[in-house]
Amino acid sequence: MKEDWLEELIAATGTDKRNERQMRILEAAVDMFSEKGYSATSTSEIAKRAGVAEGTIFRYYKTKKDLLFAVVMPTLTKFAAPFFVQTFVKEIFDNTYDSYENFLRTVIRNRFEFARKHFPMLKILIQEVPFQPELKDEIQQLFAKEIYSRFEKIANHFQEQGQIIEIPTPGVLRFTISAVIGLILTRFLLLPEEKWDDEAEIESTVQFILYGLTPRR
Amino acid sequence: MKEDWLEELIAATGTDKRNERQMRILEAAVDMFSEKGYSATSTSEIAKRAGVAEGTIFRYYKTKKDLLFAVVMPTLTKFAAPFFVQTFVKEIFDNTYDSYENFLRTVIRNRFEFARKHFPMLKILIQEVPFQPELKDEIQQLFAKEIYSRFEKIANHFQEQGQIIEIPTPGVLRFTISAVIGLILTRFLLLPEEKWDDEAEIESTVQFILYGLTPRR
Amino acid sequence: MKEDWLEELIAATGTDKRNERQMRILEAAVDMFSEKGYSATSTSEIAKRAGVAEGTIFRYYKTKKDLLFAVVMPTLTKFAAPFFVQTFVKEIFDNTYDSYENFLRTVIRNRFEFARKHFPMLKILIQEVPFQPELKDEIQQLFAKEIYSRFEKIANHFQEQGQIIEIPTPGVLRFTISAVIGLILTRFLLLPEEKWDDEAEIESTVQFILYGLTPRR
Amino acid sequence: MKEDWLEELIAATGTDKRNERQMRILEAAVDMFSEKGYSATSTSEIAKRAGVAEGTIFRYYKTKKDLLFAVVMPTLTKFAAPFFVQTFVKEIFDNTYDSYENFLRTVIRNRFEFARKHFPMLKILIQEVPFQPELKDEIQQLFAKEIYSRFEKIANHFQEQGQIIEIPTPGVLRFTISAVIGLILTRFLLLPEEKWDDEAEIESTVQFILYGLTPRR
DNA sequence: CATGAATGAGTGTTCATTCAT
DNA sequence: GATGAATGAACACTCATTCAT
Repeated sequence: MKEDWLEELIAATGTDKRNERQMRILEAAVDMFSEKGYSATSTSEIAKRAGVAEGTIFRYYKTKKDLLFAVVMPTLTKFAAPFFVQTFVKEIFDNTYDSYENFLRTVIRNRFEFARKHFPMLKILIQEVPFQPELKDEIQQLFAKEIYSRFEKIANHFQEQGQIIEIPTPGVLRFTISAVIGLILTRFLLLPEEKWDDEAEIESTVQFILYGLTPRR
Repeated sequence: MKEDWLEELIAATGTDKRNERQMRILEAAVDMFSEKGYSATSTSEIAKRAGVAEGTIFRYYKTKKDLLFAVVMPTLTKFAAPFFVQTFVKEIFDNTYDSYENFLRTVIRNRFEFARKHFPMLKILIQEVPFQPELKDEIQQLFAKEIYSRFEKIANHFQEQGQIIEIPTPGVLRFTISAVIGLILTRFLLLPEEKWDDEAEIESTVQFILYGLTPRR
Repeated sequence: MKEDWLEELIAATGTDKRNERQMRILEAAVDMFSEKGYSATSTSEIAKRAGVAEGTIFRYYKTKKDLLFAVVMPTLTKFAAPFFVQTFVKEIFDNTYDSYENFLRTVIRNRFEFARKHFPMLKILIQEVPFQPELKDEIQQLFAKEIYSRFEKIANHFQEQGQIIEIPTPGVLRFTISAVIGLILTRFLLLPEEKWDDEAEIESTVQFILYGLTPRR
Repeated sequence: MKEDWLEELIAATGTDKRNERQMRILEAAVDMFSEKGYSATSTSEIAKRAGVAEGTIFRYYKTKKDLLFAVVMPTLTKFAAPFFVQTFVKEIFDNTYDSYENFLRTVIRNRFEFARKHFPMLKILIQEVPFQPELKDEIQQLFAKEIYSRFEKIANHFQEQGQIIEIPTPGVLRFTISAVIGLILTRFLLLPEEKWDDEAEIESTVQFILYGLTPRR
């Protein structure tokens, strides 16, 4: 059960053909890239860990970089997925989320769990974005096209309701994301061995963002 | 003037002896590490860019990793330096900072300018922390010993005054830092080519943190 | 025919799979090590002489030292092999060797031919023993376990018969070996270009040892 | 001037003009060459051990090989020295040595002590002779010119007296030297940690050679 | 004279990639 | 398809030697 995200990953690539070898390669690549970084990981290590011949990797992925993208792109899409779902936006206007607070809480909880599950991949993503322009472009496009516009609608909705302060959407988004990423990195990367009360941390983060965005008296 | 941080760097290493070659090596290393990442940069590239023989690098730095640390450690110290200064803390109690707002504004402005000046090095630092345990340890120690305790005093001071909410200091610190790092990374890494009104962004970040930490009614 | 020992060597390693490349590497290594010494020979020279890529060497032998041992160990075993054979000892008591003289003559002739055939390897062995503790250990073990005890039996046998003097076995062994090695080194290393009557030299060496060990009147 | 070790040699025989630095270098070189072998020793190691700058070595010895010869040649000469001395030969005919036995005992004792004292250098010599043609030539010349002819006289003298067998001088020389070298290498190189009764070993070696060379009945 | 910084060719070893099997 | 042997360029690092100080 613990590796079922892999199945999702492969499913997401379009080829639902469950190729066991391919899966093992991707799995091994995620482990190694996450542990040592992309450049510092050799294809022979990945092959060994995957239990396949080195040549097999290059049958599926022409270059090492292709493998990196194959590993990373599906997760990227999945990470943004909730925002794609039409219902997601609809629910807000349908008063499923009657408040920005509820919206925040739901999204943060959701993304926090996503991070817990996919942290190795998230780590790869964060590490490699600055060095892989295609990755950066992909992310920026994803953000600009899919996430930003939806978030804007939501933000404007609550701004009109007077629930959150009237600052430009990029600011709202940045503050929100910074706080969430700050939580996630502290929790899973910087101090993973500390004892955490995740619910409490999420709640306090929600409150911090909420008050930070509260209209000033 | 644009590279004067380098002089600082070398001064910080203790060798005030201006060794031009050493400087060129460090400069080249920062450039390349920042551009391609530590693992993906070869010592021959650094040598070429520095205009020295490859052997010369190893005269000054026994291993490539030593070079990384030589590049990164002084900046780490400098980054934490403001917090070391006694007067820094004193000023707060002497009402130099009569409010958390003023304190926040001063610190953020200061660190923002530091980031602008040292961004390449900051990038290296962020990239390599997850793969260099010694680096992570150094940072954690620096935090635990030098920064956290001072910040705690300040936070408690303003908590007693009722200016900021009574939540555990680590939370206060994390929210503050997350917002600042979020600003810095967005500004210099993710969207550096955008037109930015830095003053306004800093101010809005200050306000966000401030309200986020305001005691709830 | 001149390089048939190589086949033996590889056969001795257990892999009877005739790998042509591996053979060429070993052949080249023996040539170079023998000619220039282990330290003074570079893996690139070996690769060039073997007609393979340098990387190929390291596919078969993880390190240069591994290659040295791969070259040297089988010969070591072969060198001691005659002493392992049970019949060797038996024959003496079965009066196949009715005298120490006959025994000496047989062994010296035998080892002399071995030396002629394997001299490059013998040279490597002699050169590297002082610098490779593992090699020295291996040889000492081989001596202690396999050679010494058998020789002791033989020596004691002829001592009891009054054919050779009653001095401690190590002495008998040392005198014998010194004379043989002295012959071999003079013949093949120091003055190889001289005209030699090998049979006569062997015979005179046999006689020298024999009389040197004759009981004193 | 590829033969400047000659200067060294001459200096050694005449006024010991070598300054302290030069001596420290030679001493360090002997230590290191003996310990790790010539090729495996770096000039920087020698410099460090000698407590001088690396450049200083090259002021005295143009190349590393020159240093090797400077280290080794004087010892070579010294080793052969006893044979140069006229009185050495004279004494034999003057009945100072009334027997080959006494002659043998004196020489072996003498060379044994020399070996004990200079063993590191002897080791270097033995190791490097096969790879340094100049060294081999020098030794062969030394042998041919200085040692062989004197030894021949002595050998013939005792052959005429009927004390030793009438075989060609090279054989007599080889048997004698083999036994002595065999003793020395076993004693100082192969089993140096064993407990040795040096006097007894020398004596038994003398007897072995003596009887080995005794005229056959 | 002595130094040690500087060099660039060379070291042993690893790498991503290819390709015959 | 899958393999793993083979490659040679690249890697981090060391070397003997030079030369300005």
